[in-house]
Amino acid sequence: MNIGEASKQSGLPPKTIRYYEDRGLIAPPARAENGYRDYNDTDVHKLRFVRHSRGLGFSVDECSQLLSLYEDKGRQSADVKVIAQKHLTEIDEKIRELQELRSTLHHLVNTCQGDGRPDCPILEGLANPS
Amino acid sequence: MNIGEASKQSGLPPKTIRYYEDRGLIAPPARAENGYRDYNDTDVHKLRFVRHSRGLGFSVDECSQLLSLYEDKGRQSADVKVIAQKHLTEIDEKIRELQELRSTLHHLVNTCQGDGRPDCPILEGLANPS
DNA sequence: CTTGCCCTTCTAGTCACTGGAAGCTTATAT
DNA sequence: ATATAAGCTTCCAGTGACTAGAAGGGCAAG
Repeated sequence: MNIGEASKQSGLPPKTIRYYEDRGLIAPPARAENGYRDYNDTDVHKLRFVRHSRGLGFSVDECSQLLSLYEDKGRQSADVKVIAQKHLTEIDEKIRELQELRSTLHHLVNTCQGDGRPDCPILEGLANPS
Repeated sequence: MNIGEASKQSGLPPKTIRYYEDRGLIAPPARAENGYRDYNDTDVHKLRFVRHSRGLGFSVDECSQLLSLYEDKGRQSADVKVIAQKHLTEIDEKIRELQELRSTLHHLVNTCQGDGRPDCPILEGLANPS
């Protein structure tokens, strides 16, 4: 199947599929006689795996590791868990940062009248943060 | 004062200060006789303003707008509030996405034994998400 | 005088794509 | 049969917000 069909079935844009090939994430597929990439169901399956992994915020490198483990029938689930756990910790950290930031910003927005006058606690807060 | 001192007082790396100048965020400062950038307290004050704005996650373009409003004594606080409110909405959205993602990942991590066996619900979940 | 740090500019790399150009091949419509 | 459109190929460049590094000049202390 051509890259367009693989794109439809995997949910990844053709550009992204080629990019993943360049990055070494997905092995180069077979080529048809006309030079077009020729994907099979296994290729598509892996592309979907990568899409879901990326969707959960794993980096492309992490996806590469996960995909290797997925294909390694002798893997240890502990190796997978380490990667996932590390990522989970990073997400938790990111959420905490965003919530703190949100709290500060929310406070600033709430104290600003938002009218035609120039007095603005938001700008004051940015200039002289507490 | 040289860029190094402005860096210390503003909390921004010299490279970043030059980058902001390139981006048109901060007007080019005076130059000393030796060609070095020569910052004054007002410059540093603006740099600090930008640092705090960026710290709250405003984009460089948004920082540019906020800084213009900060310097415009005839501004309307409503203009500021619109920018901040929009950013707040984006942060809320980002937090929601991350929390959903976290929930899925947390579930996967929790159901994985993480031992020497190859069976791994994380990989299964990535291959066949529900 | 030389060592070492600070300053200058410019280029290029990061991450994960995405857009576009130029040139094939294939499918569809007339 | 032909015109056109869509799909494929490669390669180059741009995104955001820096950051690293190279090559060169300035300046104070030992």
